[in-house]
Amino acid sequence: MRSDALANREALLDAARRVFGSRSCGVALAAVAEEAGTGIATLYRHFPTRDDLVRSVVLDLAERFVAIEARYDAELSMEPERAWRALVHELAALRPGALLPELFELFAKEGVPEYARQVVARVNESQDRLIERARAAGLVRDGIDGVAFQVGLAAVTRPLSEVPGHVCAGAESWLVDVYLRGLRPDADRP
Amino acid sequence: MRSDALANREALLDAARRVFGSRSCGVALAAVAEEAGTGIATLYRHFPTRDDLVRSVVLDLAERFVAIEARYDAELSMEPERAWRALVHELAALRPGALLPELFELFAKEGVPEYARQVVARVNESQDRLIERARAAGLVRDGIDGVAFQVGLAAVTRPLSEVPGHVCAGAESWLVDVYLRGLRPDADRP
DNA sequence: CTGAAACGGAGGGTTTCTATCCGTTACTAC
DNA sequence: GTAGTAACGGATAGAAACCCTCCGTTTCAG
Repeated sequence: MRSDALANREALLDAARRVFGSRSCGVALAAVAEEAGTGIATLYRHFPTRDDLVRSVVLDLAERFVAIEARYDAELSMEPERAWRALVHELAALRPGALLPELFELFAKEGVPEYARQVVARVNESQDRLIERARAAGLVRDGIDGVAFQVGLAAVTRPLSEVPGHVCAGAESWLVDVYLRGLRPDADRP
Repeated sequence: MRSDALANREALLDAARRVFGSRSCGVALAAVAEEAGTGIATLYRHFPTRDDLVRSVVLDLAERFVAIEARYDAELSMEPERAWRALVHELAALRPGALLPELFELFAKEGVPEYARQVVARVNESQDRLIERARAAGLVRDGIDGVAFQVGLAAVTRPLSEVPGHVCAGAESWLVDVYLRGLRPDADRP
């Protein structure tokens, strides 16, 4: 693969993650190409259909999730509270909100390649292990599993509106902190 | 106004609140008419432009908010904790998530009638008083005002996706509870 | 019962998005 | 350095979705 082609592919994936995350997965593909600084034809050359692009973005995001979680592995043992907070803020900064429904939708269809299923299985596993550790450290209450955590994270990072130049961007940091507090077990009432 | 016209108007407002809330404010107006069980022409007769409809829905929602808050006025003094939780769940059940951006957007434009501004001012006032009471009862921590509460409530009741028959409807009740916990002051660390 | 107000939905007109084509650019291998 | 080819860009045809009006039919109220 030629070097410029590879760089464009990366730029497109990045742009798609940003645009999908801040507006919606239904935006015009021209907006993605513009954000990436490429022509529309280049987008179609790398991702022939919209599903190809969305699926690639979802998989890319899943791999980033796993990487972030792996990076905090040691710190989670030493300083659980600080690490947990920093970790969740990093996940939130990727703005996965708009992509969660696509995850459900895409993998409900047929023709999903095997390696994609493996990536998703891996992120689920990683997530479950993570929540279990946070629970053990007293940072997450019983009854929250990996999927629930994911849904909640999507809720607080979901774009507020698909209108481009909108006032409220969503995914504000204080909201993530409220979410983190909300996940904790009750100190006063067991 | 003829009785059937009035009934249709109400049905359209109700339908619009449901459809906007569960999908997005950008849905085709035909979907709203269908949900209301009327023809598309009836919708246009009552609400000549999309903005007319959205503005009416927003105002209707604001009035429902004020009404709900008024209804809990006494109970909030007697049983703050239970009342606060029930109240917020009732507000969440109206699924205001998708409408908050529209509120900002519509009232940023010109030509908003005076009575509409009054309704919005009233709901803001009501909201602020409410948060203040919850704060006094130790149910909400410092630093959360009416607008922040509103944004958070929007986040947890926002539709997950604009795709019609989607898996995840959002606004799940457990998420509202997580939000309520997240708003509380820290018991362990002051 | 009669007149007028309201209704329904088909369809034309317009906007928006998709996806391809082909002349131009720029990387790589020799 | 140059030739060959892979990749690029943007204009644009074609398709889809949506808006909103028109007019024949229905329903309310006096």
